[in-house]
Amino acid sequence: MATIEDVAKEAKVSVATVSRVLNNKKAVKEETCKRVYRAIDKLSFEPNMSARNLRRNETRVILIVTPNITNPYYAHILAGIGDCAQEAGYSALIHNTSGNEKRVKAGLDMLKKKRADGAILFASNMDSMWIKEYADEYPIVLCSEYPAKGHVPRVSIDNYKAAQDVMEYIIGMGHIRIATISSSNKYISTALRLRAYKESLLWHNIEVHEDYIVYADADYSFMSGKEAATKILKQKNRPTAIFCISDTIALGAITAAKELGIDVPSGLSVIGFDDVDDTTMFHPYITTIAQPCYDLGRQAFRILYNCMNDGKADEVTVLPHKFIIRESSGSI
Amino acid sequence: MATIEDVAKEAKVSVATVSRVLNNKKAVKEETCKRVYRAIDKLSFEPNMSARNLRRNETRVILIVTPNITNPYYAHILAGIGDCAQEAGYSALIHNTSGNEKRVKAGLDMLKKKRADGAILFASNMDSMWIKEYADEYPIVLCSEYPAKGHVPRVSIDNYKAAQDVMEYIIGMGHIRIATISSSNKYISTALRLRAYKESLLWHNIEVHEDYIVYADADYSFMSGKEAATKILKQKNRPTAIFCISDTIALGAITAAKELGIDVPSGLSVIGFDDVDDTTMFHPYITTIAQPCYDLGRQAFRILYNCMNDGKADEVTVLPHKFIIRESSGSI
DNA sequence: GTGAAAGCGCTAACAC
DNA sequence: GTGTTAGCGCTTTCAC
Repeated sequence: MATIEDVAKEAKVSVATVSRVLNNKKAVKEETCKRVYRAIDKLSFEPNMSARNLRRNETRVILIVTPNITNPYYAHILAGIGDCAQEAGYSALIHNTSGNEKRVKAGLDMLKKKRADGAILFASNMDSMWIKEYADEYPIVLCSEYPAKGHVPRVSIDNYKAAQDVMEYIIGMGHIRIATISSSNKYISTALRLRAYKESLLWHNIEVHEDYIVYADADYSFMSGKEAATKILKQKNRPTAIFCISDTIALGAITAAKELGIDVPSGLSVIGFDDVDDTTMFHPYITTIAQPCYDLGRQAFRILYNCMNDGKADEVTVLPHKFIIRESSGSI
Repeated sequence: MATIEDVAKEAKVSVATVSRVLNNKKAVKEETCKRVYRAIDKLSFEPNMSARNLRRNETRVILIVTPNITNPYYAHILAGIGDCAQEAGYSALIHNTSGNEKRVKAGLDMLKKKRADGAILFASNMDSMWIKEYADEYPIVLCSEYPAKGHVPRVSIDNYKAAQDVMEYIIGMGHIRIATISSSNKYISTALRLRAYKESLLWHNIEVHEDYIVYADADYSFMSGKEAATKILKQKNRPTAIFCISDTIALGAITAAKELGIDVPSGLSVIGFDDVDDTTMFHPYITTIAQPCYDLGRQAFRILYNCMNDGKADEVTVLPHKFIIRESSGSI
């Protein structure tokens, strides 16, 4: 493995000059420059990143802390981060936590160890106030989820507004008996959507019926969605619409309805959220809120980049969602 | 940020001793050891990885080169690699290529730059012989796909045998008119499965009918599967079984059949491959070959680990697949 | 059992 | 425009 010194010797210049060429400093004569490049090619030299990082005190690596890459929602965001990072000359270190808070902290310790310059965190709980401490010391950006208090740079959609859009639509279609399938996790998105559900109902003078609020798995599984929907639909005074916290849950709800002999949408409207799972593979295509996942990822990186370089440390970006009406919903 | 020197001062020992403690070298008196630990805690010191890496000439980072994290098949393998790597004290750098060969090479240059100690490659084409050159110089493991010639350490299932299992089953169920939806990519898995399709037919004295071989997208999209199946099913002498190269394609084929009024499985048997996509969300549940994705990932890391440490450089691991008969197939 | 010191490969301040 | 040199923070001989 050739070093900068080998290149210097080969090109008959000093290491400083090679370094200058490597870093595109202008103060090098064209002629010298060429000689250096020739030497670099000949030895097929590549700068040693550990040495450069040590000297520069940076790594050009960002850390992504995620509970589960297997989740397509995260995967799409990751794609956005990855592309954007690559364009900016950064690499992405993936740290899987399986939702374990200790492993989240272990991941963030990589910042201390200088394994990465900054981090993007997925899936933080509403009550994870300790994140603030890390964020005060290192560049950290929260993606989609964030603690209820304490300003940490972040990017997400407006979950309240999105859920409100859904509710306005459902109510506007004449539905009165409206249920929701929420989740037993501790995400702020969950809390916000549920709050919008309740407040929209109240706003329209529709009573909030506790039997109409059911909780699925923390990870939005198809089966738990199906079970939750079954529970809802077996009530004597069953609802005519269900607002689901995710598409997979909505898929489960539609399946449950089918098994109970209820037609969607004529007998039941089902609305999903995210638009990442197979919303348009099978009929009825699902009415849902589309999140700009890829862009969420790009913005997350952009904000992190600013934190790492300018030191701006309190940016909050809210990206627009899109309400897509398809086949699984209709008027009563 | 505290350095090893700060710790040394605080503990009133030399940096060498701190280093010894850090690396669990036994030659340190218990008493001294404790003092050092106390100093480390007090200063909340974490060793600087760039410095350590430079000195040790290693990074404890592995590189994962993938065309697309969004693909659940890769995502599951990635989960296996990630978990296994974390257990062994390694971090995973993800490098997305979007299938672009230049970006694959750019990724592998990170090995030269000492950004990572070794790499796991996904989705290499059958004809990418250049991989061998890299593999001769750096620890590289191929996952699932590999060049047709040249020994590079790798892990995969036996695609030929798996496809053969499927064909034996289909033929055993009495089917004669059997079609296949292959793909227009250059993967060895594709070639092997297609070869097994043809040779199984031949073996049973069934003529290979070119109209029964149709090619879907390189990335196995649902739509291209549906289109391919439609083309197959509109033939006058249409087949009674279709062997699909992926589950998503199989899902497309089932949808196509439904639209043409053909019942699955009574009018048409459909078999998939991979068992990662939604094979059991909707009826008919799909008969398919299950790949041990997570384990593929774990093994890939294990092999890479050996390459990086022992230098064993030609391990080929073949993991068992599982043929799962569900609802989308039956006797004629 | 512990310390002094060399050096991993690079960048950047300073000299010329 | 180019060279000399001092470190970045760590590990690892080699002394003692």
